[in-house]
Amino acid sequence: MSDKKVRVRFAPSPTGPLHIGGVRTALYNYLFAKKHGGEFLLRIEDTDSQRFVEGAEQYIIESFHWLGIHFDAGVHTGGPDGPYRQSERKSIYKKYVDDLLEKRLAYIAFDTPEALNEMREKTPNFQYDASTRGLMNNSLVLSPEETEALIHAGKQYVVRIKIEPDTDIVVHDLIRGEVRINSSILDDKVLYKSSDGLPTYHLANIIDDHLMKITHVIRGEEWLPSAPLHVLLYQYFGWENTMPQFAHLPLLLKPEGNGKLSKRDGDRLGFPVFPLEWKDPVSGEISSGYREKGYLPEAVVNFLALLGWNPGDDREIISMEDLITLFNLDRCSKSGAKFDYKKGMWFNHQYIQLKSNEELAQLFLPELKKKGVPVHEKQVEKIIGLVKDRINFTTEFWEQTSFFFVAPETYDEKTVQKRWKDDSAAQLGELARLLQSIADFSAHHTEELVKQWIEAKQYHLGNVMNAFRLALVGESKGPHIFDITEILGKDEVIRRLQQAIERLK
RNA sequence: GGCCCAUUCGUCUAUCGGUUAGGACGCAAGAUUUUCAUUCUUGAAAGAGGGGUUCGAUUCCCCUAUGGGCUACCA
Repeated sequence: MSDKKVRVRFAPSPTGPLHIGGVRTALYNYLFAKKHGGEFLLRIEDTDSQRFVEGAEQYIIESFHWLGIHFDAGVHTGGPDGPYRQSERKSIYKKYVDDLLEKRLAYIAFDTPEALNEMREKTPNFQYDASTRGLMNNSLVLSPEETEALIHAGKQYVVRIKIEPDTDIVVHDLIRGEVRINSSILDDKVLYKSSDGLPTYHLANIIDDHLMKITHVIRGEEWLPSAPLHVLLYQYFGWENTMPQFAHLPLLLKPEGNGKLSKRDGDRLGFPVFPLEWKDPVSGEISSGYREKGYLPEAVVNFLALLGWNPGDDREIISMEDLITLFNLDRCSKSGAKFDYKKGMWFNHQYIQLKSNEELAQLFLPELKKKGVPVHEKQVEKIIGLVKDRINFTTEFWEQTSFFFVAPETYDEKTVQKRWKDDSAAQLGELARLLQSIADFSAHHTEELVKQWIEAKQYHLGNVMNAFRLALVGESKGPHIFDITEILGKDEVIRRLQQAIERLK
C-alpha cells in the first residue's frame, strides 16, 4: 500500500434503485476508507443519457443515509474535486479525448450501428480490433482530409481506443493476485461518442479516478474483464505511477438456482433486493425495500459485510465501528456468495434484541399514532419488552401487540374449539370475581392468587389459563399471561372476561 | 463460441502441508412452557473428479468438470 492518503469512491449509475450488491460494494469501500483514515466519495456516472432514471440519484443518497454509510464528498455535498456528476464534467473529458487522438492512441470511427451489426453477423467472433479495423470506416483508413470532411458534414462518430495486439497486460488485483491477459483479446472500445458529447464509462471512469486522486478501486467482479483496458488507459495517459490499486469483489448470487442475484429473486422468494422501497417512475411498479420490510440498517450492514468477507474468527455480530477496525481486503473471498436471506432475517432478529425498549418504541410509536391508538410511551416500552424476543422485523410489532391496545373483537375459531371447554364460562366468571378482589394487580401477585385459587378448586391449570388467554388475546399467542393482565389493568381484564363469557357462552 | 475468474457441510465461511476439517444460518430431535414464540442441549451435514509434487495434501501445480462474469455508441 502506498503512503498516499487513501481515497476511494462509489460510482453508481442512476439507472434505477440501488441493488443490494452495490450496497455491499459501497460498504466495503466505506469500511476500507474509514479503516485507513481516508476519504470516500460519491460520484454519479450518468454518461448514458438513454438510461437515466428520474429520482435514482436521490434514492441512492437516501439509501446510504439510512444505512449509516457516509461520504466525505460527493454529488450531494459538493467538494473540492467536483462536480461529481459526470454529465456535468463534459468539458473536462474532451481534452483528454483530443490528447489520445493526437498521440494516435485513439482514432475516429464512423461506422453506423447497422454496419457494425452486419459485420457481427457476417464474421464469427467479430471484434473491432487490430485485425479488423482496416476493414472498417475510420480515420485509420480514411485520409485526414476525408475524416475532417465527414466531421464537418456533421456525420456522427465515436472515438475508439487503439489497442496494439499481442502484448501482455497485467492487472494486480488485491484480492485475486496477478491477472495477466493478452491485448489481442481486447477490442478497440468506444471511449467517446459525438452524439451526446459524452465519454463512455471506461474513459470517464479513468479520468475521474485520476483527477479525484483515487488510490483504490474496489468494485464488483463484473469489471474484471475490462480492468486490462483500464490499465492500458492509465498507461496511454502516462498515469501509471498514480494508477489506483484494484480489488474486484465476488458477486452476490441467487439464493437458489444459477446466476446473479436479481430483483426477480426477491419477488419470488419474498425478500428485498433494494435498501429502500422504490416506485418506478414510468411503470409505477413498486419494489420492496429493507427499510420498509422492517429491517434495521445495522442488521443489513452486518449481514452484507459478512457476505464475502469475514474477520477471521467466529464473530458474527459486529458493529459498524468494529467492522471498520477489522475490515481487510485480504480476508475477502474470491468466489461468489449465494444470497442467504434467511440468515439476513436472523441478523435482524439479533439486532432487534440488541436495541433497547426505548429505541424500539420510537420506531413503533408513529405506527400506533397513525392507527389512532391512544398510547403512553412508557407503557409501549414495557409492551415491547414483553414481545421483542419473538420478533424478526420491526413491522411485526403491531400483530404481536395489538391486543394490548384493542380488545379482541372476534375469537380465533380453532383456538375456541381447542381451548374453550364446557366449564370455561363458569370458571372465568369465578376468575373475574376473584380478580375483582385483588388490590395489588402486579403480575407476580396476581399469578400467585390465581394459581392458589385454581389449586383450591382443583381446576385444570391448562384449561383455565388457555381460556383466560383466549378471552384476553382472542387467540393462542402472546407473552406470559400475567404480564398481560398487569398491563391491561384490572378493569379491562374483567371486561374482556365478561365479553368472552357472553360471546362464547 | 471466445476470454477471464472461481470451486470446503443445503447456504455463508474458518483452515494459510500433518486438525476427531471448526463456527454460524437453515434443518431434525430433545429440554423448558398455561399459548405462540424465544431460549438451551444434542444431532445429521463438506474438501467436484483425475493426475502429479511431497514422508504427508482440503491446502501447492496441471487437466477435466461444474458454477459465475464479460464479450454494446450500458454501467
